[in-house]
Amino acid sequence: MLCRGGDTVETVMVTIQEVAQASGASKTAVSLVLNNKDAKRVNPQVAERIRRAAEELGYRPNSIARSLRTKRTRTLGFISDEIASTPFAGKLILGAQDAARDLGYVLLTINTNNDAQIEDEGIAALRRYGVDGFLYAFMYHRVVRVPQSLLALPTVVLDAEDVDGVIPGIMPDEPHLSYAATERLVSAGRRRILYVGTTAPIPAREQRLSGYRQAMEDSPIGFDAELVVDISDDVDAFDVADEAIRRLRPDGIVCFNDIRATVVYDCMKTQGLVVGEDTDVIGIDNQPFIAQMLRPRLTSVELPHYEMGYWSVAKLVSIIEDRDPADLVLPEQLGEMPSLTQSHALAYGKVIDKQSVRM
Amino acid sequence: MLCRGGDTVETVMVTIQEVAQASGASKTAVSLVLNNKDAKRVNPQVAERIRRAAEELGYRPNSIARSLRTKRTRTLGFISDEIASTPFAGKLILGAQDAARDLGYVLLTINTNNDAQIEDEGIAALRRYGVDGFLYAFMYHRVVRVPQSLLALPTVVLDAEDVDGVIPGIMPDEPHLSYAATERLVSAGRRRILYVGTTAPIPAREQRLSGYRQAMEDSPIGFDAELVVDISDDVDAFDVADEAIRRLRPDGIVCFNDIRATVVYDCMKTQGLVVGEDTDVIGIDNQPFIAQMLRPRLTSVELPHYEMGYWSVAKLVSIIEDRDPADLVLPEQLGEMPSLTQSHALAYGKVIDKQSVRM
DNA sequence: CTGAAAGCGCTTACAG
DNA sequence: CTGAAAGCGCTTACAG
Repeated sequence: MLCRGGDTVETVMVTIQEVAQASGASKTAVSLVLNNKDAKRVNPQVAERIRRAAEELGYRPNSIARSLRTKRTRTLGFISDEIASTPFAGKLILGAQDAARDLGYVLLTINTNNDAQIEDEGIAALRRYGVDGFLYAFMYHRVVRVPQSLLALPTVVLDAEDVDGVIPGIMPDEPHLSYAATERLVSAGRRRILYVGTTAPIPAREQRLSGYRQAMEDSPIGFDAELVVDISDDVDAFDVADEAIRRLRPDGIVCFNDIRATVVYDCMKTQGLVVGEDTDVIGIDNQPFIAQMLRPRLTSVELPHYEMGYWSVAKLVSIIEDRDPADLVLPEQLGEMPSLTQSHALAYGKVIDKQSVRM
Repeated sequence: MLCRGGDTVETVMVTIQEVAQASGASKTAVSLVLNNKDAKRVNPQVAERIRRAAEELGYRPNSIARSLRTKRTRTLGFISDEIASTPFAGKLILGAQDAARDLGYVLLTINTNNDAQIEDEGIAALRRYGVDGFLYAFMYHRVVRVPQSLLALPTVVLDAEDVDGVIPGIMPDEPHLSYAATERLVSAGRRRILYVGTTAPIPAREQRLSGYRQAMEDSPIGFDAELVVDISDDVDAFDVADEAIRRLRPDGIVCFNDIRATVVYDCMKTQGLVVGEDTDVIGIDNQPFIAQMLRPRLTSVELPHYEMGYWSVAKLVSIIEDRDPADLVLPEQLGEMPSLTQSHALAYGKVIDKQSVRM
């Protein structure tokens, strides 16, 4: 009766009813045993018979039936604004997926493409499917308004912050990123450290500038507002950066992100300056292609995107199951986890040394 | 009774039973009407009452209950090997998600990270959740063995091909990509066209070479095996490419992919050659960062990743619902769709002109 | 045209 | 310790 080897394709699912018959027990007993709730409730010998029968028949619980009864699906809705335009998105999702798997959940993913109607319909669909909670994820740190329709269920905001500050979320510690970058240049002995910021109206704009400022103030050098220049994402911003570098003659440059570092590299080449010799340059993001392809390779501050994805699911599950996040066993390699018991967790960045900053 | 505005949070789901009571009809009638199966079965006036009651109560069908009964979940398992390492992955997923939404499905996504055990457990989990079919997706064209455990359900392979050639799939038309690239150089007037290939043991290796060969043979120039050189992904492959360019003095270079184009750019710069003047260079992939950041910008052949994701879901749904793929209404902008009625659909690439090939 | 009833595969009071 | 029974919210023969 028992097929050896696992190669057989079980087209049809074995039910609890069949296990009950095969083991001569009741469905109740089978359910109890297979859910490990049989202590003091089912005769150990019967339990053993049930376990063997389940094993032999290849019984797998039907999640649908269980969910209909328990009102819990062990399913999480992952709503993201876009996933194709940055390399970070993939890591965020990957971390979330891994956490879901480790915690016994599965992710239902939808992409809104920043379209409110698609978002509304997507959320409605996910609710019909009975998700236990929502991840509301963004591809870069933004201030967002969480849709009303999410509020009926536990929700965690990922790589964004709720405009009202009430929905828990995980986001980068922006000042920490630029502080780390600046400190790296200070400890490399640089004195005239230029900050190349952004004109984009996003939280990172002010927060990264403040991290730079704090690091300078904490150093013997002090902060000098002269050494701050904002440029846009537009490549034509070359001129602004070019002029600033000619005029200010920095020996170190902290870039708002890696994209800006590419502009800075261009400027320096044009001016006959050598990155890592005449002037050190450091970025933020450690984007694989950029940091790898620039010569010399760009030293940059890396954000823990995978970890943020992982933590966000851990946080959400702790809310859903009303458990202390500390009790969820998380992989140790996840490193310095922000305290998930707090509503808002901040993720630190780490300097990845390449060759654009002297050791 | 009726709340105006959609701002209210319905914490609890309205059931068919409540709609039946509110409208004074039976659950049967409600179900029939709400599923548009009431023609000739329910009095139109009753149907109207039911519809109004459902509307007012904000009734949303419970997918779980429906699935338990119908054995269909309108859920698709999306199994991918990795999603964080290439920019294409996101587009594949995005296309799949959009198609799922358009066709009334939702995606359960898992990532195997190329780990067989994770894959097995993931598949088992998805089956317990009752997915109607599987997408087995890869981040670059590979020959794969489809796990036995998938075979019980409709399955479509995405950006890969089944080693036995029996599971339907969607993959790039590799020869077409390199043919298009080569033809672009030929029509730009180049005569000594070098092919910089790869040493990696992947299907694209031979197939792209054959596309180049065919294009050369179809041209007045003819194919010359001398003009083919393979280099690895390793950046140290610089030397191989450098030597070949010095020796062969090509006036055009077809690169296996954009990564190799970056090496070619480096070689040319070292040799004092100007891309787009001394020698035209064309890549394959049109990777956002590479094609944008190289100077001059890299002309490259772009693969329709978003479309492949979309088509794969359309194909899968057509199998699940036993419908002619042609009946699934697909967005027109999806362009030249490969025939989804065939088992294996091949996706073409398109030359995206930048500045590295003369017009 | 209509609706009571069965049943999908589970879990869980409840009565023994 | 045990198991019959109810019920989760649907769909769908079936009998009227």
